[in-house]
Amino acid sequence: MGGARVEVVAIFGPTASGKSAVAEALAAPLGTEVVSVDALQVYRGLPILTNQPVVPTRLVAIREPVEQMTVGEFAPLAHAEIDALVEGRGVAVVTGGTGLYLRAALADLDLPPAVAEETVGRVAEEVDSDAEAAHGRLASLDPSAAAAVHANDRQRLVRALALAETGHSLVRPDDRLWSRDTRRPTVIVGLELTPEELDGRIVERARAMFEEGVVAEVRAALEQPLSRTVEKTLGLREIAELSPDAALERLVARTQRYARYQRKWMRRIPGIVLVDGNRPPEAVAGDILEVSGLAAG
RNA sequence: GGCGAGGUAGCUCAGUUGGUAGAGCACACGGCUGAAAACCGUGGUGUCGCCGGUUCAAGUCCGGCCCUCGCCA
Repeated sequence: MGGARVEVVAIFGPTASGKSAVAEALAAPLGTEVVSVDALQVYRGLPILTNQPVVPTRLVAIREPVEQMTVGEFAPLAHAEIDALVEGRGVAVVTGGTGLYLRAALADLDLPPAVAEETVGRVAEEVDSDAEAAHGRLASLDPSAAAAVHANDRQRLVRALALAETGHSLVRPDDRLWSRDTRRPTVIVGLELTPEELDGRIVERARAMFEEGVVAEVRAALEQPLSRTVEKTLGLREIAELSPDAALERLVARTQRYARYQRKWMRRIPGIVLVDGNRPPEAVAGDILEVSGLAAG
């Protein structure tokens, strides 16, 4: 952090680690606001299930559940919000549990462009009819992309092939996803909780969801068509199909699994500073102010 | 007590005419550059309820026992 004043404080951590509370406890004394970088909090209609913060937070509830959100679309939105806060208030607080979205918000990932739907559709058909052959064709068009993508990875194979056809490559010349690059002077903090503490919070939060009426929320959401991403929201299927007791149990299990996945991300995010999250939000926020050199004064 | 069904991986189960077990989910590890709460790859888990018998060979056939569920008493 030596050098330029920190302009962005990012908080990452597993679900239920208290990121939102910490972010709010941090934004208040800094006189700024929080930007959410979360693939599901961008949607309206499932505030309980997706743990949307109560305090107004940027990039929360900005899309209808039918709409598909992508990193490519999200990144410029996040950049704009962060820039506006830094320019107006001097600092922005960023928080969220989607590792990819966090990196996309903080750095300029320089993603390969979107490809025309028509092309993607045609390539998808090609892949579906014979993935091995399609992978072979990718190998002749773009060997490095073929090496990076497995023939069974439909999602990436389609994109890599569509990009190759239009003169681009899925493979970036420089790895910005896992580099330390950020657009602005940034401190990234990871909240570490003991497994017992985290599991306890996950169970508690899942119970609270039911008390607050997730069942009705999910039923209402399912009346409308849902985008792929929303369709996969943890607990959505379970709540729709199982008894409340069974759904609660499954939701807890899946959330715990997701938390492990996020811990993986936390370990890998370059330059992340880990802090003890087993404490009240204000205490954690105080630590973060110290770490980022933003403590009052 | 009688009849029926069943006991195989952490869970739900599959296992042809006997050839020393296997799928999904879960789990572990890895990947990920416009679906990321997504997606892909690699793992192997095991007294096949117990004891005995037949057989070169038993999860599979035979006998006995234990346990679970259902129906009837």
